Amino acid sequence: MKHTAEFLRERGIQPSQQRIAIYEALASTKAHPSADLIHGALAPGMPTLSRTTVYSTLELLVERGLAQRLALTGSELRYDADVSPHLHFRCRACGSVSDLPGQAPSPPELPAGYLAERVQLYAEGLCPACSAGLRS
Amino acid sequence: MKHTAEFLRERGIQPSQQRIAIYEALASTKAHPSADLIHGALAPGMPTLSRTTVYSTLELLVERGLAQRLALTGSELRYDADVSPHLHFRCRACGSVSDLPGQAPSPPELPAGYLAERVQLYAEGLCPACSAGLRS
DNA sequence: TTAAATGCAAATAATTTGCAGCATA
DNA sequence: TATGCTGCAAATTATTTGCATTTAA
Repeated sequence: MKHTAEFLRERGIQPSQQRIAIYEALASTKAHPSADLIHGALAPGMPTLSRTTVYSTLELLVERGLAQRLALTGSELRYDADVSPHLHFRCRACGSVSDLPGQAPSPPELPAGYLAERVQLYAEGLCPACSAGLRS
Repeated sequence: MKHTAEFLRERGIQPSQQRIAIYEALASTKAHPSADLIHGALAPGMPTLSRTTVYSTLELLVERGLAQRLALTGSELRYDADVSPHLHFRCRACGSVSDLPGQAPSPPELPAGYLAERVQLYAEGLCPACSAGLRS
């Protein structure tokens, strides 16, 4: 898409076919996908796309402020193209990660000397679908 | 230590030599160590202690509410024997994780249907030592 | 004596690295 | 043409699993 190419170029990222596809895949979902999920989603249409490229592109997006990286489990990184401060909820039953509506947390006062570059708040528990399942 | 043994037993954990040592190692540090770090710290005095035991004991402590698990980077889990709600700060330069003084943020209002079991807030940036280093 | 805890080794999963080929400014 | 992007394969790191042995109620 022409639009995405410009968008990337404006932020100092050389737009390649792969980078455009990866950014669009990330931006068009609310699922907070991992690198592997994005690779799996794009692979059918881009058979030669390598995981390496997906990993490095996602890191590049984070560096340039176009995505945020979420470390919610110890075992995989998830990404979100929505970089506005907002809350995440991870369901321990189904593993889904969702955005929570409502206001972002007020960043806490930090003691002198600390330079916070980003603040993340997340809650873990059961999502509506899974907690409903338990009751039935 | 006799004291720790009782403490564990009261929470339904069979106190073994290994479990006592692991819990004491975790409780006596503010470093938010990973399983491997704890293993490394105890290994000199307990040459047969296996990583497997450290991993499973830490998970047991989390289940029983005696420790919390921190997923701050995508690549490793860190543990904290302080289970009171408090803030964590991770320095992106030196990788250290520290507790932040001050009260934890009030848990946000969750939409109906969500059952939050734990809420974590953490900030990432530069710690006092590392930000001082940049200035000099 | 019997169930639970431990420890070794091998397996797994996500991610990173080295390097050669390719594409594009 | 020269720089940077891509992709394969191999390496690395944290963690988990299978299973036999040991420990302790």
